[in-house]
Amino acid sequence: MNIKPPVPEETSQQQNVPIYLPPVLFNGVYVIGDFPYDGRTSLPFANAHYGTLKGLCRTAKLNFDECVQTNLVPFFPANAFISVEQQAYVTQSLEQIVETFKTHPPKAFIFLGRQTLRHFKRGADGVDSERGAPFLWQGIPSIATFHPRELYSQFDYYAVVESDFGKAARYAINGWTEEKLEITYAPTFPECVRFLQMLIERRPYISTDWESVDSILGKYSLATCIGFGINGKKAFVIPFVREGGKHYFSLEEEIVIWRLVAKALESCPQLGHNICQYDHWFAAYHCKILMHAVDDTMFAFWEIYTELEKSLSFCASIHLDVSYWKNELKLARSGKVPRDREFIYNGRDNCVTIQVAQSTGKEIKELPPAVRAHYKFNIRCSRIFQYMSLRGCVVDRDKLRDRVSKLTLETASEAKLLEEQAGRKIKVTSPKQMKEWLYRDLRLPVRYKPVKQDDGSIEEKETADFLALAYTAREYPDLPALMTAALLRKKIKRLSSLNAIRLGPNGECYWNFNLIGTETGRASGYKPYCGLGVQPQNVDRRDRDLFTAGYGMVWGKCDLEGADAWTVAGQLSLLGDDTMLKDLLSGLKPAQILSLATIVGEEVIGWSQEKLKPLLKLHKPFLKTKEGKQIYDTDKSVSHGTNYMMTAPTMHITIFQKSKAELFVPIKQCEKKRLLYLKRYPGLEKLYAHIPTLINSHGYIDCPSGMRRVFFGRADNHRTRVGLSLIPQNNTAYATNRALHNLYFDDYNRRDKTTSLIIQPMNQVHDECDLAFHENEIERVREIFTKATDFDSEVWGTHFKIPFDPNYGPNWGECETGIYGDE
DNA sequence: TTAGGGACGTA
DNA sequence: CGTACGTCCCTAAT
Repeated sequence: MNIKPPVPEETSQQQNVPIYLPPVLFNGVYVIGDFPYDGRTSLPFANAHYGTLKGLCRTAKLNFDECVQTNLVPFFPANAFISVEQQAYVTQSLEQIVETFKTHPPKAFIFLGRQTLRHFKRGADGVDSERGAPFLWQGIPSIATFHPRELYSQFDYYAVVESDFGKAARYAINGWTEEKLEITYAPTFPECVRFLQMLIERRPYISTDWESVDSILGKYSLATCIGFGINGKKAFVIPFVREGGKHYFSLEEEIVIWRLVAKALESCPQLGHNICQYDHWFAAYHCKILMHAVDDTMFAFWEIYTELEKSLSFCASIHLDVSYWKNELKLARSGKVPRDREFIYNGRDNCVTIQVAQSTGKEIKELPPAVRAHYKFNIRCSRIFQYMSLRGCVVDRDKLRDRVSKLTLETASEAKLLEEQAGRKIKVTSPKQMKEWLYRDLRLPVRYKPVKQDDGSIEEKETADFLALAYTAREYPDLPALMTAALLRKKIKRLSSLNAIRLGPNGECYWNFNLIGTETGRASGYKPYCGLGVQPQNVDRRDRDLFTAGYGMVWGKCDLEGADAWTVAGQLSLLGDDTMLKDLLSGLKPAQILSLATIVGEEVIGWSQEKLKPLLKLHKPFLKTKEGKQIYDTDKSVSHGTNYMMTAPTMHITIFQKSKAELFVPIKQCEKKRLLYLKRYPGLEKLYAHIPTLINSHGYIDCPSGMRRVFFGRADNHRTRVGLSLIPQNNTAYATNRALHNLYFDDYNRRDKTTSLIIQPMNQVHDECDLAFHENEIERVREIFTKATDFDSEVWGTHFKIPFDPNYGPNWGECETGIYGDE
């Protein structure tokens, strides 16, 4: 059921004081909101809102009681929305604010809330985009930010709003004026030549930025300009288009310019925002230019605050005092402002990037040296990911066609079967139709699932997902249609993923990555910008056999073995429990020990490694039987889940779900196993307690890679789980990237120590490296791989070496030959 | 035509 | 109340 919070009644204006004037001292700051807390308050800001603002002001060294306080509307409007009819109140309020200037001359304004900014800044993009960017209202410096009401549901922004208040306090004392930038955006041909030749000769450290548009002719992009930032105030932009889409230069001129641009981009060390990924890819893919990108403000900003937004305007809103400029590009392209405003915009981007770099650089220097080391490491790693993006792989088109037709036939016949079993047609891909069929037509008991809301709360929602169907099918064995529908929908999803694959003429398949795409330090994968390829990290296992290395090479699939478990073992060691580490060092996987306890008896859970080793050898063949495999799968889920504080009911659910409803392990049994696991590794419960202590004492966790995760969310139970998964995820990603790093940068993997790679990286899937090499070079590959993976990991003072399990074969899905030979 | 959600794939 | 992601389809709003 959907229970909405009671909406306070709309009240008359007279009940509220529309404006609060500080009785004695006035600090020059006006705090202006949209409307008051509720209908009963007699002050512009009351109760929790007052408390939050008081705190925000205190951090900014302001006394909230010394601020002028008011709202646009003096009462709580219906539906918490200021309607057009209420515009009169807003006008009145604005007049009153200006009137107050006489007694209380303003030095800075703070505007609070999503409904407020547009009344003070014409054509504003909204607080989500423009918060933290200073502007003038009535000639006075102003900052828009979120309202305490909005902070309540988006608590992550608290620190950001704090920063905004800090800015306003600063402007109230020092004032604010926009820094003038010196941007050359309409250069002549000789000016361009002279500028580019200067870059080529002196090779200065500059910022660069492309602007591009998608071509209407197909899936490729065209550069509209390229800009060069000389310093934080000066930029030079070379435009390629004029009003109406015509070329800016003549063909002959443009050819000269492009040659010089290529040379400059390949020689000058460059800085940019996401330059190491987007610009570098754009230049390489479309222009065959390999940019010499050495610093990236997006990487640097992420290194300081992994949880925050990464856009340049957001970085600027935190670090700088520049006004909002991101709407300029849209305006220039839609024709609302002259076309060349796009080039000014680009020049501004370049200057701001340099300013952000200076500011983030300073901030990183104040952090432990490991943070900067990780930044540098990631900058280097970005080249590998760019290499993998450009290399891609080759999909076996014939096999793909066969797979698609096979699945098409299967889905058609299963759909027919479903129609017979259900006695009607059901579109399984429509959640709406599915729910209607289950809960209205068949009147089956409605199933719910918890869905996370934006504010972090959880709402139970009606669902017809696989789990709901599978549980219902268990309860109603006379309704075979349920399981048919559930499996059919999965198959259709798989088929449509395959149908969505677009490839190059010879099956070329590409992918893109964002090395800093997550809050934990993992990379995220995307379908490529060029459209030809797939998201590399969520390809269905059963279809991985379609992907080949191409060019006569074999596919090498190299997994880290139990990387998460090794990391958890390191954490437990510091907390005085080294059992997991000893188990792993003896070749005993925690899940295997749980299985032995199931097979032999609970008492073995306390046994030493020496006693368990022969026992495992004895029972290993059984664990490979169907019955044994079910036990082992269960124990893998329990051990993995318990590491991350999962509860027994969820383990039961995931086991049921993962096995496609074939493995139903009662909750009680999961709980028994969970407790058994905790009995062997008592340090885990210490870890559950230690993680929140760690976060609460500093507000952050430093990871093995050097990455620092600052926590902005509420200090709730959820945070503990986030913290528990953080270090294993981070360390696994780090180890995988280190292997790729060694392969890419060390001489032993280069022919003649120059350009050509012997083992070519193709893909990374969190704890898996995918590599291409020639099978006839397997001995050399073995040597190289041994060297590349020979490094120590360190977690909380414990050192260990995570083993790799390297295999190869004709394609991604069939890597069954050990690189070191079998066994 | 586009955004948001539901469902489902990966680690 | 494991965590971290991206993509496909459908639906409702524009």
